[in-house]
Amino acid sequence: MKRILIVEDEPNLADGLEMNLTAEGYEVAVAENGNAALELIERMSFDLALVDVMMPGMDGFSLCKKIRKTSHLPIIFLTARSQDEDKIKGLALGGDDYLTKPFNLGELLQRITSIFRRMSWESASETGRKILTFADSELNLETLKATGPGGETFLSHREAMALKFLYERRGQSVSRDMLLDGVWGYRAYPSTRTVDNFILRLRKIFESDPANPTVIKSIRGVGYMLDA
Amino acid sequence: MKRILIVEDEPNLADGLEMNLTAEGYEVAVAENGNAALELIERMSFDLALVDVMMPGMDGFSLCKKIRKTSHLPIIFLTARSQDEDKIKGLALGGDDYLTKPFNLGELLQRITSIFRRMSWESASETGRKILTFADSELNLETLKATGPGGETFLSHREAMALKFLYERRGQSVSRDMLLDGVWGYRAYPSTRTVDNFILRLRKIFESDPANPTVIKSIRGVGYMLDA
DNA sequence: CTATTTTGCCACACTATTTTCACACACCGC
DNA sequence: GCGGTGTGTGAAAATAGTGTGGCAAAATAG
Repeated sequence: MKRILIVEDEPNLADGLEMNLTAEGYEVAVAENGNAALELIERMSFDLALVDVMMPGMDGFSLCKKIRKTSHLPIIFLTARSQDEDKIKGLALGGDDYLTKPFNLGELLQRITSIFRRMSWESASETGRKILTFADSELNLETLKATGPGGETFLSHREAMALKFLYERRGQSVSRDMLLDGVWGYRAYPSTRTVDNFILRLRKIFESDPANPTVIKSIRGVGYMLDA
Repeated sequence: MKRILIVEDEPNLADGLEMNLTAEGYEVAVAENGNAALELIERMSFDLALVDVMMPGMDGFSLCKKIRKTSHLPIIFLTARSQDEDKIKGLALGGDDYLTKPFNLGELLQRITSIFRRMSWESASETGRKILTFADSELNLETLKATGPGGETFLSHREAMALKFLYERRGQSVSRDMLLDGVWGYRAYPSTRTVDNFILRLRKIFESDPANPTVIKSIRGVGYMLDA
């Protein structure tokens, strides 16, 4: 779940934002001034900050500069309409976006999703190796093409995740519950039979004799293990 | 260390840029108008120029022409609106680039590194290929004329951008969100359905059997991929 | 050896994603 | 304003992926 920090001194606006963002499924924290915000940022990590430009004490821009010294936390500035827009535009470069009050909720939500969208693939591109190799098999994580004794196929997204999960722990036994958490997510409740099923399908591709698995081994009472 | 020249008359924007680029490890100089820029260029060498199109006195385009007389310094144009887009498109083909304000820092940095990368690895030969060739198809980026199994047509600007985006990543899967960010821009909020639509149209031209795509492949749950 | 638990495997229902279509709408040059 | 083009949307149809239940087979415990 994404965490958003609201830095806003006007309680009604802060409350409204908090309510609405929470309703959208974000985890929200509120700081009513710059110092409180910095403290919160030190204590926990956020994915995005909504910062009012005009605040007593430290203004939004100063806060931005301080935040930037230690992190690249994306920032959306909130600013009253009549202020010098050029200044905002210039400084907004250090952040990621800005909105002028009064803004409507839909627009804010769109900007937020847009920023998350952007972040998600900027970080995704560096995620290391794109081809897993093991036993006589390989899996291209980019195209999801799998090659093994059982031939050549394209895995589904989830099949690939499951294999990757095992691959990252090869040589260790992995319980079905671990797979469910890691691949399906902690909020999903498929049965453990489902896991067996995915293993079954993976074996058809990666085992030369799927009935006597040597690559994706069963460990009775525990789970599965990818051979090291 | 790479040296970047900022040509921007609006002090706050210039400051913001300078701050951020310096923080990214570039050496930055600022000129507040075209003449100052030319003087600076004479005195020292730069690796890249960021040029505001709209400036009092000499505008960005004129400046570009003058710079071009003596060097091949890559230029990124900063432009307020998309009205100038047609004009810019012509100039941008020389390996340069442009950004429409307001843009965010991440986007700018990405363009900068991409220009440096391009320079280092193709300095001699293919500076500015204007025709993309793949499978049995081709696309002329200047005329936007596309030729493929589906016949010959002229693509719209966005269609061409989408194809180019895929082309630059052929062999890699590209998610709809990546396309939205890369082709539509971070401030655009069309749905991912829109992406599907463009793919649909592209397939009609570049696939011999659009219903069974082999060139622009779907990767279910992930996105699309142009065959390498 | 038998009872019990765990795993393998299949077929099928059900979900989710993608494709495709028809249409709305904005924008541009006339 | 009036078409024409280019873009974006929503909804239905097509397709691929996922989860479930059942039962058989294998492993373990007693």
